[in-house]
Amino acid sequence: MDQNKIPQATAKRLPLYYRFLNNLQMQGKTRVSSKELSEAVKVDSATIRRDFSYFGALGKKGYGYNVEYLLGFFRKTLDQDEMTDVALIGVGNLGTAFLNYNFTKNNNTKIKLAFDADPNKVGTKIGGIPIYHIDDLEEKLDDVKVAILTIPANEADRTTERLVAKGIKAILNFTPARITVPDDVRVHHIDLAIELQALVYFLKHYPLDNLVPSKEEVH
Amino acid sequence: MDQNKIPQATAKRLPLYYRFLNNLQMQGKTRVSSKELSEAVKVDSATIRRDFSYFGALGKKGYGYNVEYLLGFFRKTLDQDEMTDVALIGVGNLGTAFLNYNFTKNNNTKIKLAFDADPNKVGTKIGGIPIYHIDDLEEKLDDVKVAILTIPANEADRTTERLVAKGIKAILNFTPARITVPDDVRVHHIDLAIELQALVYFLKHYPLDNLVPSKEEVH
DNA sequence: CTTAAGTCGTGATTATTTTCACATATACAC
DNA sequence: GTGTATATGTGAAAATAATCACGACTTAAG
Repeated sequence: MDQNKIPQATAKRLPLYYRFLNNLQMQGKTRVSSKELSEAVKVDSATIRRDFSYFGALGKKGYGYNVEYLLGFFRKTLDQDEMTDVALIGVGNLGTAFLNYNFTKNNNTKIKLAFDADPNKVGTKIGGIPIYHIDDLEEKLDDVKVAILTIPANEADRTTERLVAKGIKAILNFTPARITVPDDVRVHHIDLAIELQALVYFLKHYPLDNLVPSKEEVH
Repeated sequence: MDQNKIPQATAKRLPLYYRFLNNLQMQGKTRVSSKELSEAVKVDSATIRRDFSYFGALGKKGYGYNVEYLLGFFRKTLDQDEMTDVALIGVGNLGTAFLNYNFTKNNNTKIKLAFDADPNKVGTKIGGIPIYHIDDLEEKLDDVKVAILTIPANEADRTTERLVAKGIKAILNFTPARITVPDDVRVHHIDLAIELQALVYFLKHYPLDNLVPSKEEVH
């Protein structure tokens, strides 16, 4: 594929840059330096310049970056024009949070439909997104390649199998279960309990203070 | 402090190991190999052995690890006995999800109190946790060092200032805003929109297939 | 036109993390 | 006992990521 040489760490920061560039443009700013951007997104300025440089020389020495140009460039690179449909599996509190979240703002992803087992929820809409019964997953899920998994952990494996069988290629997994998938399916785990525990562990064992300069950004 | 030499990447995996060891013990298993554990948590077995080795020789060659012993060891290391109180700021859908989540199971963290601006929520309880008005933050928040931030982005900066002024030392930030804090306060950002966008980016630009062996675990 | 201040892009370095691969030790079947 | 399969712990290598530091170029002021 096109830019396979871009480090994963860089790729994960691109949406962040994109969002802040959008903010800048809305504020009417026409130029920005890596130093300014650094303060806004809390990423070292050298890292930002390096990240951008993977895409070529996007800035001007002595000037910085042109916000509009950079934004246009990233729009293409991040496929911001092209919408990606997403299915949400499990309309609990976390799932509902996603449905209410306005993902379409500055975003190339859209939750198109949701599934749940609760008959009180099935047939209704949240945030304009229809909720179907989980039993109808195979029937309703078509041409969707990305799923957000916000169901109880004990259902994770069975539901994952169904999603994979139906052709899902990427899963954002919020269950504590570490799901098993074929090699061609990508899974990102976001484990809320573990994030909290890790934060507490760092708090207790990795004191920051003024001794160690700004180590607060780990995630 | 004590084990300052442990890599951060390792420290972030410890809660994960801990949880799966607990599962194993509940299943009545007395021994486990790094290979088995690897399949369960989706972390390379060499990485697991390396992680454990930072704490000394916890296993036995040709045998594996004793579940009970390992669990006891991690309980001490991860301070699983000692509870850490957490405050939740913002009882929207995401915040409610946290309150309903049973964090006390296998866990050393407990959400002790929550805050919101909605008068319909103030004075009630969710998951047994009392909700106070955000205006009473300074009054109610005492001896709590960790906060979960699940409020709208535009309130993030102001609320963060108040939390820091009150002595909070670690923040799990779910708002899209990159908050500014003094050097001695630790912040972990979990940006749901960005996680989803990054997943989609990887899906489109980093094909997995059988060519690249099991690259699905990025997070 | 000259100069000073600002800023990028990047070679080189350093730091961090993962993975390989094997010597060494254990378990267990017979 | 003996032999075979099994697993650890770790030195070394590889992969990945972050940071330093500076030459080259731009801008803008005088």
